Amino acid sequence: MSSNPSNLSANSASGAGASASGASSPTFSPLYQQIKGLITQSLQSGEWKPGELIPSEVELAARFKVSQGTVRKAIDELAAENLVMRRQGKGTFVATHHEARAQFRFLRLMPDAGEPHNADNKILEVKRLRAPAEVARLLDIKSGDSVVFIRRVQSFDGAPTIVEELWLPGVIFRGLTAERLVEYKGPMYGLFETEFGTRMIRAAEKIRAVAADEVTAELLSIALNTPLLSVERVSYTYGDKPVEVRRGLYLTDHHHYQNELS
Amino acid sequence: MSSNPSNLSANSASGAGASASGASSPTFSPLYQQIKGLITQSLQSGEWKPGELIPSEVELAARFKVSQGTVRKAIDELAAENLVMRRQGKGTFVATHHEARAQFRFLRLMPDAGEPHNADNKILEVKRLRAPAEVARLLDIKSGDSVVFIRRVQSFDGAPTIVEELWLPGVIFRGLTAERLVEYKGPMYGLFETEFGTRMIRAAEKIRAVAADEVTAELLSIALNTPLLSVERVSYTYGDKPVEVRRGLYLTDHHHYQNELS
DNA sequence: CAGTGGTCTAGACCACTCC
DNA sequence: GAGTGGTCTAGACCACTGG
Repeated sequence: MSSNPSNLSANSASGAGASASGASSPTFSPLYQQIKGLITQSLQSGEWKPGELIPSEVELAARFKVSQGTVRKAIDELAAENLVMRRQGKGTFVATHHEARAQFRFLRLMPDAGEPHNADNKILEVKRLRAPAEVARLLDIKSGDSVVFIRRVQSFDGAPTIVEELWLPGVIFRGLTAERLVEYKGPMYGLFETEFGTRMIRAAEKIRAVAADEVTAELLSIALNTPLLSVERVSYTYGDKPVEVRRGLYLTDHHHYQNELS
Repeated sequence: MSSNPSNLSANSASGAGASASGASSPTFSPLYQQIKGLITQSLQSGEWKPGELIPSEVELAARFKVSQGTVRKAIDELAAENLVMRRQGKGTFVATHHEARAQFRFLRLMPDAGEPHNADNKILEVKRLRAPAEVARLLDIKSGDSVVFIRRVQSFDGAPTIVEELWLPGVIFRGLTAERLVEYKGPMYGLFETEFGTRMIRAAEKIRAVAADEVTAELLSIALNTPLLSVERVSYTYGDKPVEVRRGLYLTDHHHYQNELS
């Protein structure tokens, strides 16, 4: 066999050198990265939905006209980024938030002792707002654009522990109501994923220590000025597009935020 | 070519089946994992020291009598775990804490605005103690064993921001004195690595919000009961052996703990 | 230029799952 | 047994580094 098997942008012809004449950066990228991009597009477009099986490595290799090894390397990276899940003997599945495995990734609060919690969710408020400047900036939308605002309290084993406020882009979460949130069983990101076609891929959190204000103290049944963990999160979907701003206040008397540095 | 190239534990002879007669789990593991283990041993034993170049993939493949691809996969994982660093055209290097790149991994406190900090370290105390029960448990040593205790304050741009206490196994950090710590320029983990042959590989942190006590308030020039981030860290070296317990109190008025969920 | 890690291919066989 | 991902090999060529 010899050169140039692909229909994709060939980064190097058989023998000859690299960039032609003319301008600057020719935007190199290895074949497997291009394949990874194509697969990601199919994920994003919904060609394969969360929880579903994607085509086998052999099929994808045929579709893209590359070797199985190249597809494999692309999928390896997607699996490392938690976009897909491989299961030997069965196939590769689109990752989903409807799984015990996925829960712990986005809620790092753990009980100091004992097993993970018996969570209980109370929705306090769901309404539409014009995005405050700061929220608009974080969501990369225009200040004043419509956002869905949610306020809720989470209890673990009966003890109120988290007060949380969320802002979501109104355009994406158009039909989101308090009823939908209340009646929905399971993780909120699961609802976002199946009902609104928006999958959270990654998030960045900024953590501080703050004193409980009156409202929060009331909601958590604690004294005014009790130290709380303030957790500000921005979550991103495909293409690093921000689609959630969240501010949580965590009572850490019997819980802690668990983090691994590696 | 045909079967059985290695001298390592062959998981499967040419044609025939798996586990022989007799007892239970035959402790399978793919070749590249065994190679990874052997390389890790060489790292741990100091055959290749932090910052040094390790043998090339071709050399290692020859040494272990496996293909380059197998060595490659082993090193890929070691690189993903930050035990080594690959540099195209140059080779693969043993990871070290003497690098800007490595600093941010183990100090997640960032200024709310502006560039990373102008750190300044003040050692308050260095002494030998008998390990308190809790520390002994975390370090996996016997209660009452010798530990080195360190207390220090870190300031960023002149503002005292972190009060920290550390406990280190006395056996490993025998010659550690206040002078050594004070005169040493650069990251503390760098000193541990070069002077005591102990490299921190990973760490687990538990984060809570607490109120400043009198002593801490004094040290950080803040009011009593100011909310602070309490960060308890246990750090591990090769073989997941715990070698550091640390408790930091972070003032988060102008800084925040940055975390990526992915 | 030689040597390194990085990409890509092709083919073999293994372990696991399901029918 | 057929199909999947997982391992391993062997060989080619590329991109980058340094003498």
